[in-house]
Amino acid sequence: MNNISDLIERYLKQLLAESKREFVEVQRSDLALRFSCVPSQINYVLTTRFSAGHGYFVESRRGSGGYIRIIKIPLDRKSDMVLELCDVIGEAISQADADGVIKRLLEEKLISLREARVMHAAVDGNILKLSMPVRDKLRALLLKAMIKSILRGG
Amino acid sequence: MNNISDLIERYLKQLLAESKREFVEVQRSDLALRFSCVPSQINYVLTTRFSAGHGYFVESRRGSGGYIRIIKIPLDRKSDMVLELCDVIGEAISQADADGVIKRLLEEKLISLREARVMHAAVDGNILKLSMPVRDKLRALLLKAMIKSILRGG
DNA sequence: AATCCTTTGACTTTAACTGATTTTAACTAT
DNA sequence: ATAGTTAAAATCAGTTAAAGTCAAAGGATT
Repeated sequence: MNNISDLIERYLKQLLAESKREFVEVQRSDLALRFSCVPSQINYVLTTRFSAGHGYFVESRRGSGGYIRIIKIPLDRKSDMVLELCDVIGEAISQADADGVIKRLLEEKLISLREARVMHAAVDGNILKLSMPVRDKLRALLLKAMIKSILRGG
Repeated sequence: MNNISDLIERYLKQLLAESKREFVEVQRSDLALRFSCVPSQINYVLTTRFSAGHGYFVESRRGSGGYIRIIKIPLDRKSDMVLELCDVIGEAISQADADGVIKRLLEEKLISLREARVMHAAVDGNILKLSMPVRDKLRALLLKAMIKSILRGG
């Protein structure tokens, strides 16, 4: 347990713990310098330890003034349910099932009626004019991304 | 928010917010001086943050007494807005432009922060893992459908 | 030995910034 | 009026400063 990735992970979680905000902003090249590693190792750490499944969101911007922002998802009933639903959705989902998921979120009051409408519109079969195997996969990706997005605080 | 372009953007939007009119007039060289940058950077900011998709018109005049006028397109009636936006979106749209449209809806307070996040998640290029010509078309379809779903009726 | 996790680096993409050159409008002096 | 000068803004290609991707090599674990 003494590899660089673990150290970077600990460091970032330390930063998050110390921060008053629910997120922390770093620069990839700075981090790489601090830990004497190659910049892409930061990406490795992010994907293996700061995924949504782990309870984190990662946003970033390239170009000069670029940054990486790591957002901690507050763990409560809401996030539990959302992550669980993401599990249920899996790799692919039919429109009917997607509607079911959205309805469930609405009933649980985790999303508003307007949010439900937006999600429904995105997931609609008339919009996703693609052949069958691809369509259900894309629908799953879309739905999961959308419902995860409501986990961000603020 | 650490680069000059973001600062210039904020400054201009501040000016617009403070102004009683729906437009603001500046001089490119003045702005460049105020922010210690090269004049052409102002043009960069204008094209990347004050395009029609973002909800702004830019007029200007060269020569002595020249100026740049930034006009915020007034959009009060919701139905008009939907039509106009869908027009802007067209058949296909890049992610950057889609983000611009969403940002604008948010600034106009026609959607909530959470709704903006849901839309953003749906329109994200990492989700829409498709080859280029198809992806931008799908993104346009999605965005239009989502906007209509929420701004019509309501 | 096989598999999984980590580390590396070459290549790509994106965003911001720069500066030389061009275009336009107004002003000035013939 | 006309030509010349000056004071703006526009353009666009090029540079710099980030972050992302991906596959291959290296280590650790079972």
